[in-house]
Amino acid sequence: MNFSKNVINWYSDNKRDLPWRHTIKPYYIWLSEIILQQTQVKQGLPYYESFVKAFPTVFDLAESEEQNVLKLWQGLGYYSRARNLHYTAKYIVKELDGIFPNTYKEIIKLKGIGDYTASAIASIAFGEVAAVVDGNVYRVLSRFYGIDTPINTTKGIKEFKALATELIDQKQPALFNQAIMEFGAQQCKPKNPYCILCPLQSGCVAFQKNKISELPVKLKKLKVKKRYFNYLVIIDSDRNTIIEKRIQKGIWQNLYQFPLIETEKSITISEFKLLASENEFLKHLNFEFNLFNETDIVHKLSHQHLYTKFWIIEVNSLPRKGISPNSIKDYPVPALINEFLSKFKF
DNA sequence: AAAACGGGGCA
DNA sequence: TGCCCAGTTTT
Repeated sequence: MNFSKNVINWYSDNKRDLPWRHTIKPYYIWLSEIILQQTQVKQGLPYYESFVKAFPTVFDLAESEEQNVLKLWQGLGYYSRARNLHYTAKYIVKELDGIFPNTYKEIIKLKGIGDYTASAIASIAFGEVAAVVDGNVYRVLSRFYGIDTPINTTKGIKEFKALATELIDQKQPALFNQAIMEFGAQQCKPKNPYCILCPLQSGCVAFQKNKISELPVKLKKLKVKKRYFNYLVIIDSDRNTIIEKRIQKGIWQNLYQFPLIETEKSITISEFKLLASENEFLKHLNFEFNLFNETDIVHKLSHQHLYTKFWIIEVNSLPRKGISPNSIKDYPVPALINEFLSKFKF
């Protein structure tokens, strides 16, 4: 009962036909791996297609403006991936003559590329024996070998990396890496895995011990922070409005939004009047306003819940230069804002 | 070592 | 609702 051979056999029978499996060009492998970080294939696939179309080569990506890259990335989340992707494309073109580094050791030095992605690119694009360890690999190995070391600890990370390195097929590392991940994604799923028809069932420790649902072990849950956002949708008679770029560190860096007043709690209309009278945009202005959404729109991020109110504020003339309703679509915006734009007709 | 970083899908 | 996803960077 050879784990690696079995996984590879399963893969050749069951792999999905995906566009990045028809190439070994490092640029495309890199692009697909960044898009697929913490992202399921179903969600990432259309983004991969549009990126390949918009930026067929690393030179095209490098020459683009960051804002255009973020616009294409809009809705996918974890926007630092897009900023780092663009940064690294420029670096490869300017410093490396457009040539992608061809070893794990060199690849992992690039911004936005960590152990997983460096291993994936090194193996798939260059045939290097470098074992990938992603969420799928943690799950498959923890179950098959019955390992209950928490996967989100230094000990667990080292232990699973070492095990994957032991198991990887020395002759076909790319095939093994993709096989174990695909096996985890399709067969050894987090919930309701297909153990009944699993080719590895007889050797699977977790299955024998009936512990499939308990593995892998992951330590605790971080507490979700609540935040209260009040967006000022300031419009004049021509429906021009004001948007701002998020400069500061934190969520949505370099994306655009309406002027924001963050409060400690959800506020009332009279409390809003008070805040508006002190607001830099509004304090010297006559305006009428109404609340777009009666109940807070709750936008959920992995570690923050954003309770959001959109205040529609009508003024005679904008307090500073605005943009036309038509040009808003040119700016990258968070999904929360994009959702509002689809509901509010300018 | 822990926190920060999005958004969608699914039971 | 809570958990998970082809993770990496910052603190």
